Amino acid sequence: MRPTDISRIRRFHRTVTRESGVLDQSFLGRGRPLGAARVLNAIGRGISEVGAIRDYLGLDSGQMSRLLRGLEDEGLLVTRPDPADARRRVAELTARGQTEFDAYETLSNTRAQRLLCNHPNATALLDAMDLIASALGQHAITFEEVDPRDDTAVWCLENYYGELAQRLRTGFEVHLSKDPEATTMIRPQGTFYVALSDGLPIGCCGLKGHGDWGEVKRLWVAPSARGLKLATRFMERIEATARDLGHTVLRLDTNSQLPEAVALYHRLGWTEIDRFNDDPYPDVFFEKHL
Amino acid sequence: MRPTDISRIRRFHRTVTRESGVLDQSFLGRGRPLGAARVLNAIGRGISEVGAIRDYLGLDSGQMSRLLRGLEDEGLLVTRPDPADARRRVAELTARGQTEFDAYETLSNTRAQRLLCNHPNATALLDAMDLIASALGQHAITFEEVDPRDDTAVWCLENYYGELAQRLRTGFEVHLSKDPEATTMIRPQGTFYVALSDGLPIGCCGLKGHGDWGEVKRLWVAPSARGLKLATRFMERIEATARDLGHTVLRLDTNSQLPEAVALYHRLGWTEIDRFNDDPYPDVFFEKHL
DNA sequence: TAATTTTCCTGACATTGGTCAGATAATTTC
DNA sequence: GAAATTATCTGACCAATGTCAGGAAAATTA
Repeated sequence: MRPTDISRIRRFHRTVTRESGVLDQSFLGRGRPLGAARVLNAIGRGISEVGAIRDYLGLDSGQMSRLLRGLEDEGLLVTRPDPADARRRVAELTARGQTEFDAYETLSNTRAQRLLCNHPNATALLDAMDLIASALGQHAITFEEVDPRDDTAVWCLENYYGELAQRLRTGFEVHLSKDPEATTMIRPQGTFYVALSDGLPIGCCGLKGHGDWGEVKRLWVAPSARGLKLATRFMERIEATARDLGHTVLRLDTNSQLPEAVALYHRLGWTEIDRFNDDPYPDVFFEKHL
Repeated sequence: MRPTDISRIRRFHRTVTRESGVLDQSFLGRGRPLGAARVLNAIGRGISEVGAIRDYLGLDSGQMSRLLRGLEDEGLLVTRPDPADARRRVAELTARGQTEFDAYETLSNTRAQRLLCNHPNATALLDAMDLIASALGQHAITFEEVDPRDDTAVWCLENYYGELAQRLRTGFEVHLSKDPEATTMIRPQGTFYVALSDGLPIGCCGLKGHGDWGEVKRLWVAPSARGLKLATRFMERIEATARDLGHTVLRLDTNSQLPEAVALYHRLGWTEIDRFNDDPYPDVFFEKHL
């Protein structure tokens, strides 16, 4: 049979289903049904409100309760009412629960490590995984407002700078550019957003406050997440936040060697204006009235 | 959090697990438990011996029997003893069973189609899927001896020719090359193998009979499956078959612009010899005594 | 030919998972 | 402050799955 596009997707799906079935089976080795193991993992990953866990795992409320009682009886977690709203309950791992969670983590990590070691081209494999995870998880992308000095933000910015260095004929060195003071991208002056797909950062965008006007900075989307209209969603957020902060004018600079960026700003209703700074890298300037 | 290699793999795994859970759920829409649906699919995909289905799905023999009887009661399949060994039973879909199977197929295909349509770069997505499926399914690669005029074989050969055309400075046109008569790559003169990963062809290799000696032709491995030692496994098979067919000498030609091929033959104990044909493309020649 | 092995089937049973109808307590709305 | 709403828990129940011991029939082996 000649492989068609559809058959390639379905083969991928079969392979991956089989593989993740095996991984799930391996969890059973710790003498706990899958449901309980999944709850433990959710809590260990930082989801503590009972309702949030239920949503995350798609469980019925009855079943959720039963699983929690089971884990509580095992001494792996404690639940108590949420101080903010005593109808809710929050779950927390005990020391024993943390140990147990770590054991599951180790299991998963070892498997992942083995896959990585057995493959001749780890970079290509990881890139392929990012691409697919972004495509499949495009409904589960979340935006978070963070401090631009935050680890996640810094990681995005490093990738952004790295890409500019590759794509600009002149190269790119941060210290030659007008690097905005991080504090000008924090409320109340400005803001900084990162996009996360299941926890993995896949893009960022900043808003720098200049007093009476705002400047859009550092818009970047990871290669694996391009084409998902992420840049447009960033810009919508930035504009909304700018309005909140009382700005009526937004400006930004970019470079004609990044044609997709220039096209984006045109498409979103920005108008080209004259140079408004002396940064050596940009050569196209935009403005938008809110 | 900065993404590490491991965290990228695990994010991929989570995303894909969630997604395939959703797909499984969609099967439930046809009013049949997942186990029964999976058995129906296995039979529809051509696995007919009861034991083989059990292995494929990893089921207990008791459970297998019960699922088969359930489907039989529904009138979707019939089982009868295998004529070759009446202890075994083989299952076959009835017309109604086939219709039901087709309905599941349509469900899966529609989902795959939708994923494809929603993605801006289908080629990259499919390549990424092939790469990952080959990496995860590397234990499930099977080799099949086929007629070189077979659809699967022809598809591999087209890819092989396409790659030569790209990689050789001179380009590559099949009709200028000494294209072996297909019939010389069929037993008893020779043979032709394809490698399948879950049904998808990912490589091929032929053995052409010249009477008293054999020639290895058309060794190709799909880009997504490279690094998995597939070429070595092909060569082992070809050598074993050549011995079976009574050859004591094997020859092959290749091109110095394909350094990984030249390195492979050296590594496998072949010795360079003088040109033994007047094909315009090759410039390196090898021989091996069995 | 008798004993052993293989393959599948049957019945019994426990566990897990999924669903639903109240019960309880805290919070919000009127 | 009463009524409605929200979040969780409990108990009852059923379907699906997983597991095991043993049985019947066919094939293989001694």
